[in-house]
Parts: sequence; structure tokens; C-alpha cells
Amino acid sequence: MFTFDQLAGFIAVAEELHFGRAAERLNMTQPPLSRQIQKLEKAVGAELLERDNRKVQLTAAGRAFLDEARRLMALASRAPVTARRIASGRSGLLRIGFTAASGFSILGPLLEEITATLPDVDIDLQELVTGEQIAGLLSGELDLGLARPPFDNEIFDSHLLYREAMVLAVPSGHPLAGLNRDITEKDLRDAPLIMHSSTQARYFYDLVVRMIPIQHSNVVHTVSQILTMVSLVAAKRGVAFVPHSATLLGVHGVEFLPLESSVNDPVELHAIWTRTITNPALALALRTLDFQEN
Amino acid sequence: MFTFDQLAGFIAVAEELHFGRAAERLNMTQPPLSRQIQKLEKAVGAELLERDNRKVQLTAAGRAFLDEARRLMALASRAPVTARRIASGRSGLLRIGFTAASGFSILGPLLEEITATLPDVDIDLQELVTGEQIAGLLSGELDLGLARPPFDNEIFDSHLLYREAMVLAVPSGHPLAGLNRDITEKDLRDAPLIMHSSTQARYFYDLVVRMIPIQHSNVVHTVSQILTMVSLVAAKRGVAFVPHSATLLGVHGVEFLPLESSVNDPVELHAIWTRTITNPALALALRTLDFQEN
DNA sequence: TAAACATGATGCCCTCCGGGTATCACTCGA
DNA sequence: TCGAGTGATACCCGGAGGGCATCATGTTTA
Repeated sequence: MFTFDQLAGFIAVAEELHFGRAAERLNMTQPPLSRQIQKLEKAVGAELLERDNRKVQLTAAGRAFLDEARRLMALASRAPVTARRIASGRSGLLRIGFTAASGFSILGPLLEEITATLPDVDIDLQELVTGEQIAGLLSGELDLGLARPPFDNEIFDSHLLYREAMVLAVPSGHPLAGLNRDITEKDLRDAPLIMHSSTQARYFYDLVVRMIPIQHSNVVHTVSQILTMVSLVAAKRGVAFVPHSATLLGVHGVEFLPLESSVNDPVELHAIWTRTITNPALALALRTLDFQEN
Repeated sequence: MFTFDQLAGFIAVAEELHFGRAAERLNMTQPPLSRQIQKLEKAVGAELLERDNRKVQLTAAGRAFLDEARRLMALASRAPVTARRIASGRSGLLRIGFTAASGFSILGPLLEEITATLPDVDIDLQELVTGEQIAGLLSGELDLGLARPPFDNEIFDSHLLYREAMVLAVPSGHPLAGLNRDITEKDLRDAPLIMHSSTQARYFYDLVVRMIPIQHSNVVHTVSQILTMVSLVAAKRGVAFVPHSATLLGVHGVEFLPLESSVNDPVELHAIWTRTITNPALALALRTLDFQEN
């Protein structure tokens, strides 16, 4: 196998067609350059230059090999640059998981800020519920999640994106919509309820149960995604507790009513990521977004 | 700058994710391999592998650099192969000049033989009169010519392709066409004549003058290309002496009549090339065509 | 919980590769 | 015919890189 030095030497001689001048260009003397070319020709197995004690010219094989040599040198000089770009985080891939509701609120501005500052970072997006995001982050299939609590603060670092109110989704024209006041526990005593899964959507389930004593006999559906809930409300299957950002989903035939609540804006959305960051693009993105100091 | 050995080492470690096994695969011991990778990382300017005293894994930059490294190695191993193919003549470029008439006779079979034996040799074809071919061969713009004498036998080597008769081209329905015998000098005493240029088509000019005493007052046109002559005959501008292969040009409105001649088939076509062959593809083609021994 | 094991990094030695200087061999032009 | 120009060769020397022995550290096992 030949070396990059030999290739550089050959290119110089091929361009100068003169060993002395080529050696000067390479900041070396002529003899080692001669031997370099000899070694290269031996390694390639073909005569590349025709030397005539008076002039030097390329052989047919030499012309072809010159092309390849230039290609090799170009590739070799580009490779470290791209590697460094990726190591520094200015280039690379960021895999982001997000919930359906966050997709309509915070995701857009967030992506805009990332792409404006880090234009060479590719972004993979996946709509996932919080549980799937946590699994993805742990397995390394995801770099960043936009998810709800709870998550293990030993493993994950996080940044609170926003808090929002819980509202009641009802079909258009529902009697409760005419009340023009905050909905209370009593209003819901006999309403058919579309409820969050206590396992898949634990966060919402717990929140609702803390806010309002539920008549479990009223529950007609148990689902895990906000979008599914709103769709079922639109289909007049019942009413549902959803975060305020669900109003942005744009589903027709649904109205959103305020709820009487002791806590202001109890629903949280966090950006979360594993504390052991291996993706430089993530590190840089977190700094860009001011989620992390240093 | 890094070396190919470092690249090969990195690829091995990246594939094995284990320094010991990678070293074994490379027929070396583990310590120098470790240092090779360190040198490579220093040269690249980025950490490529994350070592953990227990396991090895690629960094984001390492994954990207692995692609480039594989590309480099592939290119580096292909380059000598193509160079050798060209040096051996099995691949490359052959630039052939030919006269219009030879294009309709010998050129086809000749090309067929070359491409059948040397399928990877590209062929450039140019229709040129003998003088232009000789200039092209001398300047190195042409490798092989299909031309007429004379040419300098000191400079050019040659191979006689064929000899052919001279015939008289006359417009269809010309009185001479009805004679049904060889045409003699006397038949042409008053015929308007389309004659070869004494400079551009010296060979034909001399041949004709040797065969038949020309009435120079009868010459109505002086041209250098056979195809032009036949076209002018078709346009009834006169009669012309052309080689037998001109019958293959397929020009309508022209008949070809035999000439009384002392010499059988006086018109020669040669393959010619400079004695100093630099194009390996030419050397191999000449041997393939049996134009040259060894 | 301590000892054996596994694995990458480091220290040291030695060989060989590659660069430098001096010189040769060959050709061309005055 | 001789000197200038140019690529190849001889010889020397320093440094790069490989091998062996060993260290540092984390994991497995008894």
C-alpha cells in the first residue's frame, strides 16, 4: 500500500513535470522525492511517469492515477473537517420525541431556534407518549424528549417548558357549554367520562384524580393520547379532561370549558434528556436553548 | 495527516469494537494499535472512539469518519487496479483517424475485432484525410491512422490493409456507361474531369497521372476528398477517378466503370502509427490485429 | 468482599522507513 | 567536447512504529 505522502509527491511531480521544482514545492529535496515516486510506482504496479533525463511526462496509467490521487487527497482532507464539525455538535443528528399536544405548541418555535443556530444539524422527529419517549431515551434511540412528569431525576436532566391549565372538552352544543362559568365537580356528576389510562397516561390520570373526585362508573373509555380523547369527544362519546394546549389541535365539534381548580396551571411539559450526553449536537442544542448552563 | 494504516486500524476497531480482536485481525499486537488510534484521533482533531476500560463504542464523529475511512480505503485499493489495467492496455483510450472511403470498408471489421478482444478500451474516431492523420499522429492527438501513402517510414510503422483498383465514376446514364468494356485514355479525351488536389490528395493525383495522361484543360474541379468527388459526379459536373471502395459510399446517380490499367489494384490503404508507442492500448491493439509481431 | 480476569494505556527497546547531503550517470546545447 | 541540467543512487541519521512487559481500572467470581 502507498502513503499519502507518496500521493502528494506524485501529484506535485505530475503538475510540475519536474522533480526539482516539485520537491521545492513540497519543502523537501529531490532525492527522497525520486524514491517516493519509485515506491509509489512499485506499490501501484505500473509506471506512472516517463523520465527521460531531460524531461518528465505522464504515462497513460499515470494520467488515470493522477485523477484517483487527487480524489483521494481531497477526500482525506475533507474527512477530518466533517468529523470535527460533528464532534463539536455544529453538524450531526438530533432525534427528538414529542407528544401530540406539544407538537402544536412549543415544538415549532423550538425547532426554529435550533435550525437557526445549528443549520447543519439534521433533526429526526417522532410523536410519542411520555412512556415511549423515556424508553427511547434510555435505549439511545432518542436524544431529547418533550414529555410530562414523572421521570427519574437521577437519570434524566430536564427543563420546564411551560405550565398550563386543565380544561374540560365537551361536544359542541353540550348543556355545560351554556353555563358560562367554571365547571365544578357537581356539574360532572352524571356526565359520561373519557378518562386517561392509569398506566399509559399516569400523569394525567393522577392530576385529574387529585383535582376532581371521579365517579368511576361514569368512565366510558380509557385512552392514553390526548388527540384520541378529543376525537372521542367530537364523536359525542362523552367529556374529557385535557390540557389547555389541546385547544390547538383544531378538532371540529369540540368546545373547551374552564375548570374550577385550586392549583393554577397544574399541567407541566418538560424537555428531558439523559444526564450522560454522548451526542455533541444535543449538548450544543441544550446550550443554544438555554436549557443548560456552561 | 493520518496514514492508511491508521485508517485500517480504525476500521478494524470500529467493526470489532474491541482492540484485542481488531489487533489480531490486523496481525499485530494491541499496544501499537491503541497508539495508532490515538494518533489518528489527534490528526483528525476529534475523539472517534469512546473507551470505557470495558467496552468500546463509536462517537458521533467516529460514525461519520468511519464512512469516510471506508470510502478512502475502497478508493485506494481500486486506484492501482485501474492504473494497471491502463498500463497493460486492457483499458484506456485509442484515437483512430480514418479516410471516408476506409470508413465504409475496413473500419467496421477492424473496430469489431478490437472491441471484441479489448472491451474496456474506449475508441475515439475521426474522419480525416491522410495529411491530417499524419499531423495528428505526430502531434500525439492520434494513436492510429488508416491512410494512404506516402508517409515517412523512419517515423511511422505501418501495415498494408488492402490494395484495390481505381475505377471511373460517371453520372448514371453517361454515354461511357454503355460501352461495357474497360475505359481507355481515348474515351476520356473530351470528358470534363473532377481531379484530385495535387497537394491535399497527392497520392491519388500521382496515381492517376501515372495511369492516364490527363488533359489538364478538361479539369473542372480540384478536390481532396473522395466523397466530395462522387457527390460532384452525381451532380453531373464531370467524371472522376476513385478507388473501388468508393462504390460502397452509396451515393445515388453514380455508376462506376472499370479502367484499363497496366497495374493491378494500385491503390493502397495502410494502418500507420508512430514507431515510438506510448499508449499501451495501441500496443495491445496492434498485436491483437496482427499488425505487429511480439 | 477479595481475588482473578479482562481490557485498554503506557514504558521501553529495537528495527526500519524516510529525509538530508554528496555524488553519479546521462543527455543536450554551446 | 565540455559544462549545465536533471533524475537516480550511496550513505548516514533521526524518528516513527512495532513488539514485549507491565500498569490501571473495572468486572466477574468464589
